[in-house]
Amino acid sequence: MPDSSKSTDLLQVLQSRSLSNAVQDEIERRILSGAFRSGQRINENRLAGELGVSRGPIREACRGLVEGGLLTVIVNRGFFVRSISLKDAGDVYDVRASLMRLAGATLAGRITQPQIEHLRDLVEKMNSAETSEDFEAFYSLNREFHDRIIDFADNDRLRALCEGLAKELHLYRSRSILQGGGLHLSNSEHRKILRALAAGDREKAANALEAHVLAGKRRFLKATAQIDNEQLYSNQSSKDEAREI
Amino acid sequence: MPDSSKSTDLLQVLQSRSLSNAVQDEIERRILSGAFRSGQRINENRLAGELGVSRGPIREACRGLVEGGLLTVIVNRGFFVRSISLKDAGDVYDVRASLMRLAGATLAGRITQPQIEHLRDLVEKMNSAETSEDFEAFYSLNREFHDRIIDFADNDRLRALCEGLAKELHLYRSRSILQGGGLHLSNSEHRKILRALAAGDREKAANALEAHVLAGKRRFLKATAQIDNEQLYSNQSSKDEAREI
DNA sequence: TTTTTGTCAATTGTTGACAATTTTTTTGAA
DNA sequence: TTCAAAAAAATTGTCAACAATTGACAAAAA
Repeated sequence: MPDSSKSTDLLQVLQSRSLSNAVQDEIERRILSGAFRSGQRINENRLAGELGVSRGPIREACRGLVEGGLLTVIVNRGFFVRSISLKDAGDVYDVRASLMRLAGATLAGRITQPQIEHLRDLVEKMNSAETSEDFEAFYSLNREFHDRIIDFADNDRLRALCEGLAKELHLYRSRSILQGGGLHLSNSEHRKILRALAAGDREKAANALEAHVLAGKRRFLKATAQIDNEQLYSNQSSKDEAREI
Repeated sequence: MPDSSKSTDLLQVLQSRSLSNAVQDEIERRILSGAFRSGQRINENRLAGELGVSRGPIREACRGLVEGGLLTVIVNRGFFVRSISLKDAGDVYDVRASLMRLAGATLAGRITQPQIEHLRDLVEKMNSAETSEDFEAFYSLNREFHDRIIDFADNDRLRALCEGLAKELHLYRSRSILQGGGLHLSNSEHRKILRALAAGDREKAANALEAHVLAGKRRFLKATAQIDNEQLYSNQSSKDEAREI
């Protein structure tokens, strides 16, 4: 092995990822970060210029994202960042709740002691974050808590679908929904989930996880309604939402 | 461009759908019909020649199918029909069961009288098909029964995911699993589902639908084990499974 | 014989060009 | 001025060609 570890890493990355993949990640990143807004058209030429590639990989990446639910395509008009309605967002929450229920039921029947410890550790850290009102940390830990539960359930399809749904939810405007409001409630739910999982109680774990996501749905809907109200009062019309920057 | 019946066919479709879409459907059709076998590589040049298009649309279609779960891609090696393990198939069944549970719970709370009549009609037709041992008709009706329940539940994300999962299941070799075996059982389950839905009992409908899919999973696993046994005895190795025709 | 190296055909990855379509701008008449 | 038709520009859809990579096979070396 003549090369340094760094360069072999790079080589491996370059070999395992095609240009299309890199472009797909970049578009995804821009959508999730808000750089590409909901309803906005992807200008293939411009993006190709910015990224220094031709339109082929761009279009391939977009096809992938269409199937992944982040873009839609209209023939002869192009690719657009998918804009989802409030109902769509609610539907996604329902599906996610259903899948987390499955994760809970599955994991309760096969969880190991180290996994329990791992989850317990996360819950305790969330406790600290809650006390010190560190929302950023709480958000990150919360996400990891759910990801670990899905990972431990060991169902690749479940994992892939949950990942996609999480990204789709970002399509709905109003990021940073988890503003302290339901923090305490949320963590008490986590403890309940952990208890049921540790006890190996499938039914309780399933119900607790499903209820947890549905509670998140209610919090989301409430926060959204509030934002919509504020927008209503500030009289900021959003009729240009479906246009390109 | 030389005119043939094939190219006019394509042209007609071209108004509303792009070439990529048509190609994607064609590849999907070939996979589901068994013309493209599990593990087989998609030869871009050959397929482009057969369909009378260039490689661009072929590759775009393949990117979509990768995200849809029907293909996988290896850089510099090409697109391959995804081959899934028995565990993967089981995982898909579990997810599907979970989603049908959601469909049941949702629909029980909002089902209308005409929808009940529609489902009842399907169940009765399945009864007839069962009596006359018309497996073909039963299979088709069974599929419609499930599709209608998903439609009536009115959750687009749920519908899209279920559709994708159904296609993925076809990736597992051994089509025509529903060989009469569990026919009677299956239909009695349908009646139970219908009763719960008509009564508006969310919990019962959810459980009945989840149990129904899981029973299907057991039937599938049993049939698969049987087929595997037969293959074992007939000593037909499948080492060329991952190769092109 | 076994392993390594070099060559070559086949195939994928990417690009730039052109045709078809849509969007924008301009023009001209009421 | 206002509106609709025509012209121009911008953009997408598709293709064909080129570059890069792979896998197979033969030749050379160990």
